[in-house]
Amino acid sequence: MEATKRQEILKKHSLRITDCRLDVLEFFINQKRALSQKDLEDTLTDYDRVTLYRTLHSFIDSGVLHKIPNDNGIASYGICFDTCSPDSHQHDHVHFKCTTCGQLECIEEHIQLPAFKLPKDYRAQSVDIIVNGICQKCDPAPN
Amino acid sequence: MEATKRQEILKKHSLRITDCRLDVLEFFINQKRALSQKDLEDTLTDYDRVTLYRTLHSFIDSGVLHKIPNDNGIASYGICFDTCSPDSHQHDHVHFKCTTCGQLECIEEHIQLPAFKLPKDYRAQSVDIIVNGICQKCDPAPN
DNA sequence: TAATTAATGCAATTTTGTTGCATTAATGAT
DNA sequence: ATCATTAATGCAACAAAATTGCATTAATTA
Repeated sequence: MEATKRQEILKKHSLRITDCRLDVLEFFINQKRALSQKDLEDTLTDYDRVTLYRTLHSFIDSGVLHKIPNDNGIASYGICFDTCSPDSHQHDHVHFKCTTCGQLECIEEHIQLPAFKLPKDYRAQSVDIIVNGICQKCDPAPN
Repeated sequence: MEATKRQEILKKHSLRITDCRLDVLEFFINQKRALSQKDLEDTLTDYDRVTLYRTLHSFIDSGVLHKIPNDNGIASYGICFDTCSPDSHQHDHVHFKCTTCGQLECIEEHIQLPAFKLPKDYRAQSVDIIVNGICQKCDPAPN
């Protein structure tokens, strides 16, 4: 991808354009899957752990990335779609977690949210849906 | 609750009845919400961190508790319904995460899972649904 | 280009997760 | 009830992940 697109994203979210941010952004765009802090550390070895940590957090705060719930105790992050802003996130898409290889990825199809009743005086803001299963790569008996 | 009920749960899952397990179980039953290892450590100070850690894991393995996906990088656990066994879990209910206080709780209403298409050769096993919002306690403007 | 403000790297610390091993306790058979 | 067996516990130690403070460097604005 051209450098300009990544720069556009940063500008749009009022973030200063730095090498680290451009590289992190590129990594997310290329990988098309949820990444953890460790994934970044292993790949972007030019940058300090703390810098990557703070880059992730500034991306979360500004709405470039979103946190994806995970039950393994390690936070993971996915890139937001263009429609996201710091105030309004639209992640009504499914995340798929492979129970074999652990990889977490976004399924780019918007879905109809299920109907559910919340207790009195509870207010919903967003919904995360994680489908656990076996991905194509790990499937022992593909169709 | 009577001690016998907790003992029943342990027996049903072929777990030895120990003080720690009874106390952890009682804590989960009383709190009615998802708890982290830290929650246990802060409350059940009589027991070693490692003991609580292993108690959680034995409960997960035997189907007394289930892990709840969380986006803060800290694993949290919820008590399973009576219908759960080590082999077959039925958690087609919603978890509610308060974006203000961070509390995670089970909404005890089973729901209709949403329809979604997975990529070719992907196989779904289970679905987690987390509703993020504001709980009654944190709601600044209740109805 | 200078002044301002934010990002980075390093050191250090805290928190959380995990393993090995000796000791203690719970269970099942006698 | 007691003993043998097997599992649970506590302690020490370690590993991994998250977090903070501060001096330095770089990006933006005027």
